[in-house]
Amino acid sequence: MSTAHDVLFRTLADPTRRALFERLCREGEKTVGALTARAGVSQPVVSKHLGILKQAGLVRDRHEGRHTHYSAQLGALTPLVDWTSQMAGFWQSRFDDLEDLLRRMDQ
Amino acid sequence: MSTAHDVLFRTLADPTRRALFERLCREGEKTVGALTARAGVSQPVVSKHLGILKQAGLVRDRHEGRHTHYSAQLGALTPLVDWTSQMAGFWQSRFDDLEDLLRRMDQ
DNA sequence: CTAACACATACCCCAATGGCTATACGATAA
DNA sequence: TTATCGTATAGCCATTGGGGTATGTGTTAG
Repeated sequence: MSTAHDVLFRTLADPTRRALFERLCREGEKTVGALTARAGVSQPVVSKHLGILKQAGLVRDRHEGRHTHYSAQLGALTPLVDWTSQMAGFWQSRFDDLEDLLRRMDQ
Repeated sequence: MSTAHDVLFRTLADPTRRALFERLCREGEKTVGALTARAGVSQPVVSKHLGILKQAGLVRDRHEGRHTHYSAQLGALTPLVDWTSQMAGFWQSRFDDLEDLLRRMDQ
């Protein structure tokens, strides 16, 4: 089974790929050429990473003539936020249990 | 350069490792043996993953006789939350810029 | 129609990494 | 002290995956 946050963590684990996503978040829509210019890797590598980001739902592409524009899809980060708050929730409830225990012991 | 969220994404990208961390969040402190029992991998592999989680600051270990107890360090997730809200922030501010532009064009 | 362009795909290479078994090491039990 | 137990480390192997170059495909310019 491959859960949503599984895909997100895997996809965002690579620095080059994450840098591409960050640029799209900061600077908005960009063409492959513009992204390649400052990516530090070759154009085919950029295209491959963008493909992986797209599969993860993190980016969208829009074709315009012979250019392809990519943009960040921020909503795709939701499962990541959910996972994080779920972990925090488990931790909190165990803390609450401890508090309960201490309170009962106090009586 | 290896930023904090860089380490976190890399560390949490592996399913086995993330499962260990999740169990520690859900069920609290556990020994290596207890974790190995349901991990689906060998004890040395569990130990290795726990070592990586520890390096990332995601878990703590406590030695008690010949047992080692591991527990989740939830605070270590903070850089992940920060990164996410930073990305959301960039997206939001670009949206605000667009709103400003449209408002000025409207006059 | 042809050439140049923007991007995607195919293919190969190599380093990183996750899994294993064997073993070392510290602590306890006998 | 010796045997056993719990965990960590060492060494090995197979796979994954990120990087490159070469080339395919569709589009616009001349």
